[in-house]
Amino acid sequence: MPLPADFFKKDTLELARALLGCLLVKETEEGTAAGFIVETEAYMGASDRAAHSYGNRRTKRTEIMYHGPGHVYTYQMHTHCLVNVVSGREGTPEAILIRALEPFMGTELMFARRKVKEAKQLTNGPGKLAKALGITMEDYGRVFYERPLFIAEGYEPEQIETGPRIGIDNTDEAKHYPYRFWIKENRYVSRRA
DNA sequence: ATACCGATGCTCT
DNA sequence: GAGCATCGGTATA
Repeated sequence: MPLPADFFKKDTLELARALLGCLLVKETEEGTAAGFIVETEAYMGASDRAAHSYGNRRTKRTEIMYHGPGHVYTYQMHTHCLVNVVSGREGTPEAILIRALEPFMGTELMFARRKVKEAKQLTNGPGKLAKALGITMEDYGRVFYERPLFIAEGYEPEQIETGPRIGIDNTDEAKHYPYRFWIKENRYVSRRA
C-alpha cells in the first residue's frame, strides 16, 4: 500500500529523515522489487548551490521539482539514472535523492538486473538501486503515492546519522551542509562516515 | 583498504 | 561541446 500524498507534505529536511526506513517499491512486467530506504540527501532548492534548481533554474529537467511534493524526479548521470523525491510546496523546487536501499523483496530479479555476486552490491548506491528496481527516465513525473513506483510504510530506524553530501566538491560552501542522512550501522549505506 | 580512470548519455549553453 | 548528485575495473598497499 502506497503512503498517502499527505505524507510528503513536510519540511524537506524532515522528509529526508522520515523517508529512512520506508519501503521503495517498483512494479514491472518482470515482477516487483522493493527495498527499505537507508540513505538520503536533501537538495534545498533556490538557495542551495549544489541543487539543480539553484537560483530557481527552471528547465525541462528541473520542471517537475516545481510541481509539488511526492513527484518523481529522475535524472540521468553518465550511464545511470538517479531517483529523487520532490519536496517543498508547489513552486518551491526542493528534492531528496535516494542513495541506498536494503533489499527486501524481488532480490532474484535484482540479481538478474545487476549481475553482481554480493547482495550488498545490489542497492548500495543511487545508480545501483535504480537499476536493481528497474527505475528509468520513463518514471520522470510520476507520483510516489501511486503504483507502479511508490513508497510504502517500512520500519522505524533505531538511530539516524548525518553528514555532508557526496560528490559535490565543486560547489564551495554548499559542500559542508549536513544534508545527508543514513541509518546508523546499516550495511547497505553507500559509504561510511 | 584507497586511488585513479574511462565509459557513456542526457541536459543545457 | 562541456559538464556532471556514478560505477566498475585495475592498480597499488
